[in-house]
Amino acid sequence: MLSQKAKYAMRALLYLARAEPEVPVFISEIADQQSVPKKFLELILLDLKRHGLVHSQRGKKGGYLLARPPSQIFFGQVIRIIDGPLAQLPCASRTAYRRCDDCQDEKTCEIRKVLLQVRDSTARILDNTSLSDVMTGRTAELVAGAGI
Amino acid sequence: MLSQKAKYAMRALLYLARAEPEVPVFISEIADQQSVPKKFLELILLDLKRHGLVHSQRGKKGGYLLARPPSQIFFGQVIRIIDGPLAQLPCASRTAYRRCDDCQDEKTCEIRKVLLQVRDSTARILDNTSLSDVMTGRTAELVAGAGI
DNA sequence: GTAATTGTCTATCGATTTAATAGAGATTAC
DNA sequence: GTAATCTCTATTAAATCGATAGACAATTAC
Repeated sequence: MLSQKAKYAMRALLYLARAEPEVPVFISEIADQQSVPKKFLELILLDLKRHGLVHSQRGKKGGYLLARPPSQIFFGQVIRIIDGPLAQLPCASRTAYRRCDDCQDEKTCEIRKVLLQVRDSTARILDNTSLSDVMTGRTAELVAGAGI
Repeated sequence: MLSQKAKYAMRALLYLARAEPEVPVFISEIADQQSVPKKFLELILLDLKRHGLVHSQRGKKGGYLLARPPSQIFFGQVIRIIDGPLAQLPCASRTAYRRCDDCQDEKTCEIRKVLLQVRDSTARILDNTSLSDVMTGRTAELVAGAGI
């Protein structure tokens, strides 16, 4: 399940992507417009900032802006930052692999094999879909059709 | 994330799939062999039984057996029974659709669009991979390559 | 028919995670 | 220096997860 937090993060980033470039946007504005609890959104944006997706400015004319063009911010990145690895099991993750505690033999584990496929097909979509892709209706399905 | 419970369920079903057909297997045997807490496994098997994946027999010669051939039991079914819908959001589910509480306009929701694709590619794998598929090394990747 | 063995069912528990809130602190514009 | 903003740490209430306990029901063996 995608967490509420990740949903809020995506909504905030999409809001910033539609805003005028280079002009900081208040947290309170995003919170109001996207119906996200302001205090909660503060934590989320801070997290995104620490991971380099957004920049911030303090003080009276402060606010947040995207750190890169919307075409360079992908669903996969955002979800990994907020919710962790895309894989359904630690042992099926490629960016944050961790052995299962109770796994008898990883080499032959059928569950892992299947979930690796699921993680790969999920990542193929989420890591190839940017903010601008969804804003312009360019879906990863088209991308996939193009031969990725 | 796949729950521990769903992992146990898959392990139990794979164990039954390898056992001699038509002969009931004790819960305690599965629990011992697969290192699953017995009391916990009872609940899981009961759940699988209620959904028609396994049969059970009470009394001294009791135990559990598969209700259908291993080629007719799919990962997707099992995971849905234990963990719920495959989709990452209720509004992106096809078997258990539910509107998001805080969704402004579902028709234009970019998050939903992307997660629908993720759910479809996930379901394509999990609903086409059976117990016997993974036991014989026939992966859904091969299936996909075959043109599904 | 009764004891032993197995599955069935309901309730509960402790730990963790999730979504959110509170409030003090740091920075900037004016 | 004051008002507005972002920053940071702590806390909370509710839900979920993994597991356990114990009474009950069915079947078999003797």
